[in-house]
Amino acid sequence: MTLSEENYLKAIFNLEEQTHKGVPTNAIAEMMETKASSATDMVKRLSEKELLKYKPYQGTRLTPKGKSHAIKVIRKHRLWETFLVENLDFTWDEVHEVAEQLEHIQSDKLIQQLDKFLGYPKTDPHGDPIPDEEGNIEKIEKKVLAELQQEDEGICVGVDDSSSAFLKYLDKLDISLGNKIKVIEKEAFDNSMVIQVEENTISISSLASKNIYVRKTS
Amino acid sequence: MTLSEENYLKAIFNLEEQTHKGVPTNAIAEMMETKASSATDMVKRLSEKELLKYKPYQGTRLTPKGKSHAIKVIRKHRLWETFLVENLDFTWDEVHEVAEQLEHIQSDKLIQQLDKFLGYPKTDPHGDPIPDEEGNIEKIEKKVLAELQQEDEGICVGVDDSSSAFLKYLDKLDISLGNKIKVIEKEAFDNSMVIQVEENTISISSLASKNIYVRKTS
DNA sequence: CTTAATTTTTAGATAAAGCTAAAAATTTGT
DNA sequence: ACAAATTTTTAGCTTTATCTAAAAATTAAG
Repeated sequence: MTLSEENYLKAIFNLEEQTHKGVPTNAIAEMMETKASSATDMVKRLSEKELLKYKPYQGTRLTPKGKSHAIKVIRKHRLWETFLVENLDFTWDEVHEVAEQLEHIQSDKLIQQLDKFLGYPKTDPHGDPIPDEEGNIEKIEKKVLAELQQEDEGICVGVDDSSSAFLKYLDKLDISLGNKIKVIEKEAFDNSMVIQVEENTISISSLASKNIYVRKTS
Repeated sequence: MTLSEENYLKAIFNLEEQTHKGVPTNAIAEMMETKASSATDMVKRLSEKELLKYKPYQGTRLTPKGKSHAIKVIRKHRLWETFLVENLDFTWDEVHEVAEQLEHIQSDKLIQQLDKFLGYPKTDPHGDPIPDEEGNIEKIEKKVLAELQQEDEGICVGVDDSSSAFLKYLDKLDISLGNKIKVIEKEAFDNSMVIQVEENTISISSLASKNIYVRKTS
């Protein structure tokens, strides 16, 4: 399995998770920041290796074999992200690029031991669940903050947009994973809200609140 | 800088260190377990990038730029090996293969933080010195155990042969880095020796004693 | 139900890294 | 010094992963 093949598998897995439909070649190309012709070639190769099935013009779906491989890569990615933040003082927005590289290191023992070293974490620093060794992914029931009503409370469990700009913005507001968030006020006019994060009371835009996931606690 | 280029640089660096002469194309090919024609191609490419100079039939030498890059890769390799042994319960003989992959991860912050996390170690699990950020390599004055005389004492600082078989053999004998070793008896006939390693007294062959490095303490 | 727009595939090129087989250059042995 | 042995390079081919440009298939629109 080459590096590129793994990256395609991961991309297709994520797209399939989002839509639960066959993934169009164009969508793959876009996610991989490459051209449709390249995606076609790769899809063919992965299909020959029985990692996915595709019918022309009907989109692509991973086989169980392909899915399981993709999940392994995701498991590695999320474990490494956790290590970087927990042990090497990386911030939310710095981990992705490095984890993209580390996720391709091949060694079963390495990843087992890393998991153990980290204390078998359930989620990564963005709140996404870390698949276990068998590839089971625990679903975390999450809502976007924007859906909460006045007085509702929740715990920050993740973000949707994980661009560096957004994560830095959250850092500045002192919002991070595990924080208790309470909705103080919702402004009907522009959908901005005033929220209380742990001790601080701040105001955030509608755009921001749509990109923050919480687990409702009341 | 591609993965393959980095591996060639590292190989050439090591060969040059051993002989302090221009490195022949054949030697490079052998070390890289590839064919001479491939080595020729790569040497040309690296030469165009000014990472090395070569005169046909006279051998190859790294430029300062090439040397500095090679040292960075070695630094990463040895830091990762240290991490694997210290924190992830890898044994001497298991680390190499994984470190060969990890050494190519590109991130200055990663390696700085890893160094810090490990407490700025001076040597890796085989006793080889870890270059600092500027690329300085501390020379460790070491002798092969075979050179010691009866009653001489030393500390195990490394091994020459780092094949899995040899490292496993040392594990079985409970010889590891930092152990105090005293020569009890030298057998002139076959050059085998009886040595005391910490508490245990054992006998080792000439071949083994030639592959163990010690720093003499008396 | 054709034409237009979109999506997907094919064809042909390129660059990295390797190979084999053969040629060329250098070194060695006598 | 000259043939033999060795080392190194060249030439041409392969695979992976890209690209561009063009063709083909499908979907959408009037």
